[in-house]
Amino acid sequence: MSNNAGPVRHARMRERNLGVVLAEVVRHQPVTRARLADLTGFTKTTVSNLLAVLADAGLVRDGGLVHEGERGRPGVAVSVDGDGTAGLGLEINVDYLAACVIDLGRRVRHRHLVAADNRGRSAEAVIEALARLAEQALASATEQGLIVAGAVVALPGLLDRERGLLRRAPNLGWTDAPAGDLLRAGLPPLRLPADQDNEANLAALGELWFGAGRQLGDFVHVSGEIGIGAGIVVDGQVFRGAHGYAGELGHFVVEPGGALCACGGRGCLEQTAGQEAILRAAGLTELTATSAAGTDGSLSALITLLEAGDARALAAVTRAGEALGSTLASVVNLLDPDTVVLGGIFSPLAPWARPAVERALAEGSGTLRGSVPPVVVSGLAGGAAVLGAAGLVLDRIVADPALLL
Amino acid sequence: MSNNAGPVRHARMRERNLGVVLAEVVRHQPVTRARLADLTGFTKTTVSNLLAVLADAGLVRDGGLVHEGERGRPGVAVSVDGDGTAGLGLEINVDYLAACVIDLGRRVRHRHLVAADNRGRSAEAVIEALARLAEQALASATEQGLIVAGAVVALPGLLDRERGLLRRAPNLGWTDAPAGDLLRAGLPPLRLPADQDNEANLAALGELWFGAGRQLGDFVHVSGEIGIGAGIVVDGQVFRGAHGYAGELGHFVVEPGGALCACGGRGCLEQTAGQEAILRAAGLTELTATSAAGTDGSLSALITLLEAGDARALAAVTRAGEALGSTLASVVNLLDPDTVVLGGIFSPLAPWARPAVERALAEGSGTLRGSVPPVVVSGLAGGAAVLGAAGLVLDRIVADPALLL
DNA sequence: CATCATTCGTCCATAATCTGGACTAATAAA
DNA sequence: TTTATTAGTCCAGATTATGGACGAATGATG
Repeated sequence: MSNNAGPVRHARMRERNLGVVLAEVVRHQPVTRARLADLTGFTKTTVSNLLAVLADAGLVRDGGLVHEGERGRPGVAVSVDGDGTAGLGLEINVDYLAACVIDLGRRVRHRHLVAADNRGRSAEAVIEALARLAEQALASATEQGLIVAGAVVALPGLLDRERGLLRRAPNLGWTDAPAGDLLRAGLPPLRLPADQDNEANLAALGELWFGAGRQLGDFVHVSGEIGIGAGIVVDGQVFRGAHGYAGELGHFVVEPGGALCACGGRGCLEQTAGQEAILRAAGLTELTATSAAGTDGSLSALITLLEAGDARALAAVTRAGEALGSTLASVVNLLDPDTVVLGGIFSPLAPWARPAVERALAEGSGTLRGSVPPVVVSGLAGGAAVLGAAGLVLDRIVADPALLL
Repeated sequence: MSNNAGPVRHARMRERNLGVVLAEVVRHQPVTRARLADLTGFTKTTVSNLLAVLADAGLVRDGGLVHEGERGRPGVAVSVDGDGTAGLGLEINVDYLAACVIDLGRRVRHRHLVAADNRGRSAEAVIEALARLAEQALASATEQGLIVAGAVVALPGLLDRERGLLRRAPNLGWTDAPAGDLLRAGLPPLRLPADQDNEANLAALGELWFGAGRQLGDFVHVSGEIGIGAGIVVDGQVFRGAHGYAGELGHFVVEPGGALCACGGRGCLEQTAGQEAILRAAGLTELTATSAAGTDGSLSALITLLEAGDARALAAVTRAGEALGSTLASVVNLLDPDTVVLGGIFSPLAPWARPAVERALAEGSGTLRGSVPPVVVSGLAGGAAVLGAAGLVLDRIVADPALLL
């Protein structure tokens, strides 16, 4: 029957407990040993011992004094050491590359995004360019006295995480690209092995840790850039499915027999609600992504049109919102999330798209359950995935500090 | 950040390890201490100590001798004690009530199903009838020398597991029925608290432990009786969603503006692929369920028609299969299961429905991922949920034997 | 200003649990 | 009969959390 816990020896017990204490320090930032004992259920002695190990590893440090009660001896403030360990987040997307460094205290220490049309280029060339971005990020980190413990790359496609393979990325035109190996070769070795994950999954985690998801535990995050994916977060963890392909919203069939998609199917959601489809429907011939750094130029052109009240643009966005909303209705019926978060391009487009999304969502779901989950707009927009990637490195450390000795 | 593991004290360490050893005994049935040491990674000493505790609790026992290698002293065969602890499974469905008792060795010791149209009846009355069924089951168990440790009830609707409330069961016509309290009152107190779960979730678990799912770890199980639900199993665990409503397939909209559903919506899958809808489309006026014990009489009438090659019946089943298949395509895109299992009424109907299901499934999914998950037919058909309910009791014990001292 | 109650953190003896090597038992092969 | 091999137990040792005692630091009280 089901049993996911392996044998627990003394060493493993301690490793877990280190994680428990560190997680509590992260959650309650300047906190005394006595309060940590309350929070965790350990004795003060045990808390002190565990903290000593964490301090040796450079993960926490004592700050000033804190007075919690009215009388009594003040406690020593224990905080996360934000000047020691950091995580490196990287992202390859269809029209840009990105890198960021975040320290254990969750401050963004470095962030860099370069527009680049990666559609035609080979995986080797793109990863080479990403490696240069990573080098800059690492240099910036060491300059600030940080030690980068690990890296995670966000990729827009289906990937085989075990073998480090990007199996299919229809929007990049890549098939079976050995992204993992290439990246490992391009990067200096870090303490933790470089890992990769789906862009949509990491965007959802970015939202969870740095955006609207902070208060949420269970939600679905729609991350639409060129493609459309969903990151499903349940109880603070990403739901990946059997092969890691869960949440592939972009290729839901919303219009049987509709436009041909890069994936080979017809009438996929991306062909109605993807960035290019929206721009085309709005009458904006697509410009090359390099025309603007950071955000895509044509997207801001679309927003200008929308702000001016252009009917054709509004119709395109409304139609996209409806298609997305009815797809999300299926998601809600199946996964029962607490909240739906609109990210990616849907975040800036929300003022115009959201009503349509909510309408279609309410129509297709909620009849049985009684309530429709609220639709929230991400404040991070396109930047969520890199942040999530860097955050994932830190999350792993917090969950199991023993990874760093 | 995410950390689901609480503090680990010595006692908790031992409890987990008891579960690890017991799970390995269950998996490899007659097994020696030495091999258990290999399997778990513990020393032989530790295995012996843990087994002593499990034996005291009546969960395992020593059998004869086993010779594993070519030479050397033979080992003592340790097996699960199938004559001690058992689990009670109960089920309330629209047209029947069921109960079963399964021992730790996974043998079904008692099984009883009574046809009963529960549609008009009050929750109190139905639960009263179920309690009588449970009493018979308990009597049968004690007669066989078994101690029933706990019970789980399968219910066809959305439920609030924490408050023990059946929130909505459109096919029964119940709203906010305090099923949990009623049941606890009707049953003698057991060692573990009586619990309840969705019929679809438990059917999936039944399939996992007693049916086609044995070899599978990740699958989606469609359990269609009157309503249509899906149980999502990931890594041997049911995926429930934020509020426990995940997998509600029956109210996917497959025909916008279609027939009115009991849930209040229009064009729900149940209105096309539900048992009553199929029978109606096949020209069979629905008979009362009490006309046959065990299986629904009209369903076997439908099968007779199908076997005779009746065109109208075939068209009805094909249409249902197509609707189900296109809904399953969404499921596959979102959840990425390894396999799709057809259970409930779709199990006997599979010879006629399966091609349509597979066609629609292949059409809507698989374009991106390259492969469509295989569609497997359950051998348990309607009985899966009760089995899963009883199995869940046993699964909890195996995962944490400390529950029984 | 001295005293007291209170709270914080550490020290130390104790208890629980797993490990690892030594030892006995039982079997097949030589 | 002897030897090699494997199974299971025993016992000392190591690791880790516990719990009470104790000193330290602070506000309240008189």
